[in-house]
Amino acid sequence: MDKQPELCRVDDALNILVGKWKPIILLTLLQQGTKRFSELKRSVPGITQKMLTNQLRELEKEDIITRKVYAQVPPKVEYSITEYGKSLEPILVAMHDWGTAHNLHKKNIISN
Amino acid sequence: MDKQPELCRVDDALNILVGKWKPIILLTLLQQGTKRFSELKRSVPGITQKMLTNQLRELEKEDIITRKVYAQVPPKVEYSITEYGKSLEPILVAMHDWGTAHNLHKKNIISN
DNA sequence: TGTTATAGTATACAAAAAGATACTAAGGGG
DNA sequence: CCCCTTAGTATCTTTTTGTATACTATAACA
Repeated sequence: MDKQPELCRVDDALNILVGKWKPIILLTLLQQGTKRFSELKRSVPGITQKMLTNQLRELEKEDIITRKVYAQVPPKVEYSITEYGKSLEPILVAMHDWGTAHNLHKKNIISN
Repeated sequence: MDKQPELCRVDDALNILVGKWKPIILLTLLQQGTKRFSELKRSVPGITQKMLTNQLRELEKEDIITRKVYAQVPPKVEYSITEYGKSLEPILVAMHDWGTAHNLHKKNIISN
């Protein structure tokens, strides 16, 4: 019996989800479907172009999203969640649920 | 209707879970119960004392674990998961399950 | 002809996270 | 008296992340 082989698996998911902007990007694409670059930028207030490009590239590399370039001027590029990317939804939901409860917990602590 | 109020909730969970060592520390305490500092250090190969202290302090601050000091020499300090900390388990499980599937997915991509 | 739009890249810099290493207190054992 | 143990601190360096800002191509529009 080996020691905690499952631990590294958690890190796999975590590595994909961390980054200041990835969860919000993923949730936007999951909830609102395909978006072009500029729409995403508007959906994620405060993000710089470099960071958005950056995070999208990483998600693309992991096969979580796809990138579709249209040969137009001005450029048009669309991003969508892959089927595989959709499999992350339960994690995001679990985190969202927990985060909501966490907020109540913090309030209870303060009120003591 | 407000725009994606749930996004920040995900970050709450993420902020508690990220850090190179937190998941493995939490899983160890969840699965194996109370541990003292040196035992944890052995359970998390590669971690430095500084990092372990560091991560434990942060988890304690969030009320995810408790720290119990025994007035002994040499010192003895025990760490345990709180009831509240146990509420993170579904997230860790979701991430573990996903991570396992992710591994298979990667293998499939490579075999194409 | 000059301006606007889109989806970037390039560069420099700042801040945060992680790592390496040395040091400490205090009692027990030899 | 010196060394061992445990659970840390303190300091410094490296690596990783994130920010700010300027720049580009090309067509359409006024």
